[in-house]
Amino acid sequence: MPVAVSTRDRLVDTARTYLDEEGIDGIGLREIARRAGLSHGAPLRHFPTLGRLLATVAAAGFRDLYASIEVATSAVDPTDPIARLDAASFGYVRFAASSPGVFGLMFRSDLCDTGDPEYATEGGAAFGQLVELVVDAQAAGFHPDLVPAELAGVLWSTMHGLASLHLHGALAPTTGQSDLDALVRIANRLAFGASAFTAKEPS
Amino acid sequence: MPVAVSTRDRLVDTARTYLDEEGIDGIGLREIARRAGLSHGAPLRHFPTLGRLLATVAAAGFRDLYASIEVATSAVDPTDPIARLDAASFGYVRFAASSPGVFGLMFRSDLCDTGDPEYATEGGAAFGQLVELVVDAQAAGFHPDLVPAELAGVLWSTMHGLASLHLHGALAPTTGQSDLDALVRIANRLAFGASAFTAKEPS
DNA sequence: TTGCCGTGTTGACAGTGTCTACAAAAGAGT
DNA sequence: ACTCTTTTGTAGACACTGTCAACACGGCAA
Repeated sequence: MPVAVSTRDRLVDTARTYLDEEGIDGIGLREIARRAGLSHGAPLRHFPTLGRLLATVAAAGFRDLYASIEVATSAVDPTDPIARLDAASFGYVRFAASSPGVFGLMFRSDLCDTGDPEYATEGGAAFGQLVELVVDAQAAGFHPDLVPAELAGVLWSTMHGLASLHLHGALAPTTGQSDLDALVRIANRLAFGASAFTAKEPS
Repeated sequence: MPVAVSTRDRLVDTARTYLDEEGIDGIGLREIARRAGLSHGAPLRHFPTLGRLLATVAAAGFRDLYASIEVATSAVDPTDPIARLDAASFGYVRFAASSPGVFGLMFRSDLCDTGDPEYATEGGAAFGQLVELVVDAQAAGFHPDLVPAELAGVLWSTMHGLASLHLHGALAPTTGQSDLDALVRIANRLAFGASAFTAKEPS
């Protein structure tokens, strides 16, 4: 939780905490201004539109997602690229579970102005991080014939789908307590093979 | 496209065509009423709230999704459960691609009243259809040790993630023309590859 | 006929995002 | 120190939204 120095940063931070406390439903320009102790029109002095404000929040979310994956992968053997991909999966869903509001916002193109350059940059950086992990795994013999970006897109989609459906509540009937980590283990077993390694996520 | 007989059905049908023509952004009670040639308050005579109207639309979407998977699976060898699962994947993303607006609505709990019994029923039916396919595959040696609903949840998540990110535009950089079918093929290769079987698949 | 009830319309209310006009404060240049 | 300009914030308006209450009309049963 960064200390907000400028009013602009404080608005972004106010939106972030609102999203993770109250969810995405009641988000709005006037609500953010209210929580920041400003008049209803003040945010438009720092962002041309609500969509740009939320795109800035989403861009910060992509940075957090990047960091979550970085933390997860750096905790395993750096010479085992499959183990790093496995850890990255847990880093992905763990970010989604810990920041459900921001995660939900990041892929809502009706709320975020996806034309925002910062949004595109940070989103691309997070995806590029996954592509690098995939390239390393391919060098170790993991589906080396596939296009790295396509393989990364599939792996990303799996984690994204798990996180999205979990937050939507659609996966609740599958397991009693809706254990997301267990489903990630299954997904990784399908993707990386049962005997490639012993799936063990960092605590 | 079904012929609308009652005003209630016409409202649902109006919302459906709006979603697939204009997208999900401008959907609203008054807009639906306008397109149906009614006053702005008329829809509330047939649905207690907008969320219930959209939940009814989403329930119809789940029925279409079910039908799309049914069509896809019935076109392949009924004695090959893996081929049926493979076909079901294409049926899933094909529905999402052909009805992007309704598909996007179906998983938007801020728009749909997910407490609607019809919504829950139809959504559960679509998922149950996938579970049945998974059970058959497990009987043929495909990860027979896993809980069917969990395995189905993972497979569903993969297709859901692919369809969602594709519609969001996030997968565009992976392939030039954003070929969704190619990504599904990769996903199925990961999930249904030879290493996934305890019993050997006839080649 | 007399009611009643389902359906539709109209007008209101609170809420939203965005725009414009206005005010105050903070610097920059002389 | 005095202007001039830019930034930052406020207040009010506008068009829009979902929802509700009041009213009107048509069909139908008693």
